[in-house]
Amino acid sequence: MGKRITAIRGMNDILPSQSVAWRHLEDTVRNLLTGYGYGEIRLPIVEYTELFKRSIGEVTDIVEKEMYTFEDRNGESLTLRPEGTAGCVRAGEEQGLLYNQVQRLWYAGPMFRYEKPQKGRYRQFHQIGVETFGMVGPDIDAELIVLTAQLWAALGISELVRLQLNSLGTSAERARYRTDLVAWLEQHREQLDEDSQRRLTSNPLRILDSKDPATQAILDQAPSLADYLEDESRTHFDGLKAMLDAAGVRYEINPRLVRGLDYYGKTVFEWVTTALGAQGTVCAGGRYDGLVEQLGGRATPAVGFAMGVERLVLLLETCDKVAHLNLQPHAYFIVSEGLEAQSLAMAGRLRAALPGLRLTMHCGGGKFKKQVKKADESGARVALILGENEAASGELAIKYMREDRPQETITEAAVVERLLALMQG
RNA sequence: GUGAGCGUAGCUCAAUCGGUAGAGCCCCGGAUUGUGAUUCCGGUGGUCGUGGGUUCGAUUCCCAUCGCUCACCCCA
Repeated sequence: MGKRITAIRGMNDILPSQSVAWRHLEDTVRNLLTGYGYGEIRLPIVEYTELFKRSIGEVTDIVEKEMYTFEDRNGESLTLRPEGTAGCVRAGEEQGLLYNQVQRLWYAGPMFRYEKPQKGRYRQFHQIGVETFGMVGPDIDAELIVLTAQLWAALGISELVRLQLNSLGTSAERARYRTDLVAWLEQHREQLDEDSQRRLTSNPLRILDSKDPATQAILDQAPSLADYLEDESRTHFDGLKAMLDAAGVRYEINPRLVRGLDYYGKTVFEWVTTALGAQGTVCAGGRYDGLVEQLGGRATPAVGFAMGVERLVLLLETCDKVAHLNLQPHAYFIVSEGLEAQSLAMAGRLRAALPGLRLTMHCGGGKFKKQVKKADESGARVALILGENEAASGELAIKYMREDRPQETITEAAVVERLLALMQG
């Protein structure tokens, strides 16, 4: 007996019972984005490794230890995308979508990071990403956030998520702040947790979102990034806040919110929940005005965000927002031995007459009683019965499984009428 | 990468202070040969995660290993 082949660690099968929720989420997002004038872009899952190194940042954890990188047959280093923005920018630039233009794009699909799996964190996970290009003002930042807020409302999870907001300023402002922050933290180096001490040289801003209480206590006294923002950054941030206020979107300013990818500047935001354990960020993004240029294009302002599909599905499940999604068949066709061909032909006519009809054929034989039970278990509203009696009279029996209503034996045309009424009700 | 908890039937879980395992659900058949509740009867199904050690004997004790889960970390 051969060794059993399993799925790769952290890469999950999405079963039919779960995919209903996935589709509900995807459909809702797609409709919303279409309504806002966003176009879907479909991107490769594999890109040159260099793309991610140059965009995400060489010293980030993602690039340093989480990428699925391999050589293809001619020796080039390729990487399974760990996030979507880099590929989207690459495509936009390569296809001439960005120069002197305004773009609103979205994409969906799997991302890959070599991390230890836990709740809400997987090695293959799925994001729906939204990226916009060519717009400098805070109005587009606000549009993106309002759009997400509306999405939570549409999904019925508004009360489970909170919006955290911050401005990282320009890279010059951040650089000045970084210097002062490091100088200040150096004085308290001993009290910092181990990871934060290491970040003092590699990525000091990430110290801000350390979970270590001692480190946080020290940060309470540390210089604040907000004080380093100059007019333009501050005006941008104030403008965004004013628009969110006007739109009725509630937010919390979190001066410690930094984000893990290097390309962010000015606006950053995160929608977080406490309902999911340690992985509480459900949607996050920000402005990355420098990235396009950094990847070789003309300087182009850009803002975007990505949401984690698994996490949102978990949220939908925890608050039971998916139970009502009804994909059960309208009808279950009970077939008698010897009448299979006739039944199939009739089912075909019903399907043709009723687009959208969900009709399950009973296949594989079995006793009448068993088939009725299967019809019940399928969740079908009615069972259609073609047995010898019905076949003899050229009719079909319709049995109502969910309501107190007598079974009828009627013509095929009448069955179409009944099913139509049922589908519309 | 670090830590903790857990791996027994398809699923959810028992049990054995070491004497080779049991229930519920599911599935199949019957009571009920064309009508889904419930009930009753019967049946299928386990290399007790894997490898090694101790032992007359290991699912049980020990070691290792793999897997899962959660947390650290990281992030969607």
